[in-house]
Amino acid sequence: MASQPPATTKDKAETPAAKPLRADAQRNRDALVEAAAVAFAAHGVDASLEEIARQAGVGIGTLYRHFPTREHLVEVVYRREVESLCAAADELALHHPPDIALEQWMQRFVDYIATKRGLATSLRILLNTNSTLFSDMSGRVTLALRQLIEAAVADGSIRSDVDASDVLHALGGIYSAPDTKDWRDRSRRLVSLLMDGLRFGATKSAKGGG
Amino acid sequence: MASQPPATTKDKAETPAAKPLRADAQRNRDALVEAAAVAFAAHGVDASLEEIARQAGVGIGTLYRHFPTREHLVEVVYRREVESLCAAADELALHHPPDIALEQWMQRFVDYIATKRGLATSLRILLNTNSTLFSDMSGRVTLALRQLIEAAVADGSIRSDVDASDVLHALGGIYSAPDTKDWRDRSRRLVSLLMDGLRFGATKSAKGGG
DNA sequence: CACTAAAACGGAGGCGCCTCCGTTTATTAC
DNA sequence: GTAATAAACGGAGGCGCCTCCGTTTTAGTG
Repeated sequence: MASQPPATTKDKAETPAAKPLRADAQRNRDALVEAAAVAFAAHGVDASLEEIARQAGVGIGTLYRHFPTREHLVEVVYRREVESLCAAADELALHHPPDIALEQWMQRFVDYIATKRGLATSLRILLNTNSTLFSDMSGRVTLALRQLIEAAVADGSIRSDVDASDVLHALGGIYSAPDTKDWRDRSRRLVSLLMDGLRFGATKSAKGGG
Repeated sequence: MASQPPATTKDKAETPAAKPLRADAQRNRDALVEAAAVAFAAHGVDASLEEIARQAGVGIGTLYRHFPTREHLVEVVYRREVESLCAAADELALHHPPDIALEQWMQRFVDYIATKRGLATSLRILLNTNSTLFSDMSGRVTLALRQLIEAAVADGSIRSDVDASDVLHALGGIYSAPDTKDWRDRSRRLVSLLMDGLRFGATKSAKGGG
């Protein structure tokens, strides 16, 4: 392990209130992250940083000041996207019955993974390098998933003997079986299948069809 | 794949089905490998390819024609060096008593590893990617080592209940314990210690004794 | 020897990476 | 409001990567 920089004025607590960024700086930073998200989705993690800066309407120097390495930028984008995936859970829970919310969220999860498949290798490396990132993110996903599941269980629309990590584990199969043309379809079928399994033996035998 | 150039008058035993390189091409290729060896030793595997070409007195285009990727070049250099390490075994065997030859070879092995330590991570990646390379190279090293050992055993200067892979395994400890200032010294001591162990219980108890 | 086709050369050019530093801007103090 | 100061900006510049293609060299043939 490399030696940590000793805690000086800058104490690395979790993100909140770390440092009050100057208004313009914050604006530029946001624009960079946004542009990076688009670029990474379009061209993979090797997208040109200069193009990202250009797209964000800032100089390349600004990009490098905010994100000293490509990996920093990738990590922030990745975190943001996981965050938004999790936020979608709340959103769905508000507008749908619990089991439907759960199913739709899982489909969304598939979509999310789909956009990331190309980057799998690079992400793998990043996640290995930065093990905090992985546990961090899978923790969050588990949390979001748990709420959906608990609601559905409480509602009686799915069986009660499963928990978030079970389902996440089942979804894990999506990572595998790489690169086939019909990956997307198979994954969606997997989710449907999983849902059927979850509904089987539920106290309330509802058909959530559609 | 297009059809291979038919094996005609010149079939090289060493390189199967390789094409006879034009004289100037061969010359340039050799110069490149030589320059690359120097550069990699001096600046690590990230050494500038343009600088290597410059040093070899050829254009960058020539470098890329011979070695389409950096990894190709690294691999060739690595192979060459292992080759020369193995060749040293024969050389030493000719000019020294078997046990001395063995000991000196092991010291040389240490020196060889020493130059490679900085590159450890990059090499690790390369060796993982290209698994043939690793088994290939460790096979060769084992072979060289075996000859030294068998000669020493036959000569009675070391004990007879060890073989090449035992010793190689013992030397394996050299890879570990990274980065200390006294790494080199400790490694050399490890070799001496190992030699003592090998001499212990030999039929011929001391040099000059018989 | 001259001639030719194939092989090899080499470097310009286009792009991306990253650093450095003079200029601009937000914030704070008065 | 103005001034002072720290923070942030941005892009030129230097270097490296890699490709592409016009030029040169070699090996073969009569």
